[in-house]
Amino acid sequence: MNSDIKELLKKSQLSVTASREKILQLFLEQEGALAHGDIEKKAGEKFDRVTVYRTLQTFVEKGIIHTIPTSDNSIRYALCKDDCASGHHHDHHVHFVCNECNNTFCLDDVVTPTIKLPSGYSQEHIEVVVKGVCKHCS
Amino acid sequence: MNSDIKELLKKSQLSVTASREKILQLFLEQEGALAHGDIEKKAGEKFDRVTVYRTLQTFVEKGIIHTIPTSDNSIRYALCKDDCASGHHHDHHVHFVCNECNNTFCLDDVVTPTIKLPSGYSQEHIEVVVKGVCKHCS
DNA sequence: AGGATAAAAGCAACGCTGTTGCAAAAAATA
DNA sequence: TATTTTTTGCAACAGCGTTGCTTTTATCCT
Repeated sequence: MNSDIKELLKKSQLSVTASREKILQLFLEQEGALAHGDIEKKAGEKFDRVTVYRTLQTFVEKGIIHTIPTSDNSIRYALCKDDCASGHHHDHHVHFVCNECNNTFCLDDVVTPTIKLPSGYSQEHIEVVVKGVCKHCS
Repeated sequence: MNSDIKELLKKSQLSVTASREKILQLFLEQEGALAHGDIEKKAGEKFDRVTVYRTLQTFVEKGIIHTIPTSDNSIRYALCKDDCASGHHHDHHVHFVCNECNNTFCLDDVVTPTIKLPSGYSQEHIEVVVKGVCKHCS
């Protein structure tokens, strides 16, 4: 399983380091999304704040994780599916935020709908965030 | 026109002060949404940062404005329509972010679609943010 | 209109988040 | 293993948003 992590890093043309392995492992273990603060806590103060920031940045650039917009000024990150290539994110799925446990999930099977825009507006990307109660809390 | 602003404040059970009048006026003049930073700049350094923060907070609580989620950790605010009551926001419209001018608009006529969620998930609120090019930039 | 009371503004200070430059350490390459 | 390249950790900094407290302003009442 650890070799899977190393493989994924190499496939993304990244050198294999302790912090990258650890952070990637956290994402693989976690069902929902993670904010920067969560990662710092879960990593157990082993890594510098700056390292975590830079690692997340790198992962986003390489298409390993993607960001999820929130209303409360805290960016959350989640693993990308296989069809996410470097620079081209295809995470056209709906994100779900649970009001009970406050976790964020990627609903990979729920595709973002098509929106009919007023004339003059062109659509390039669409973000859908649904709030409610998740299956674990209901 | 100034009396309109005073009326709106009174209707929301807020005392009429210079900063509230000024900030509300900025929203009425502006077509798109405003971030905290925009307001500080446009207000012309007349008001303390803290006052702006507290005023925005108050306006959100009273249902005068609503927040728009973004991917870049900068909360934006826009005027609510008349059917927004205190605590109960009914801004079920789509938000649009222009990649050219970087403005955010409320597409009041575009209602958020219905999403079919997996079993176990219950939907309470839905946020849709479309990115592309707005009518002014195309 | 003027004084009492309640609310908001301004100020100072603080904590948190995210960034940058640079030196030390670790990983890749050969 | 030695060399080069990348990454890490450290220190410092800027910006955002918050809190406590005092002063100022708005509202209310007679």
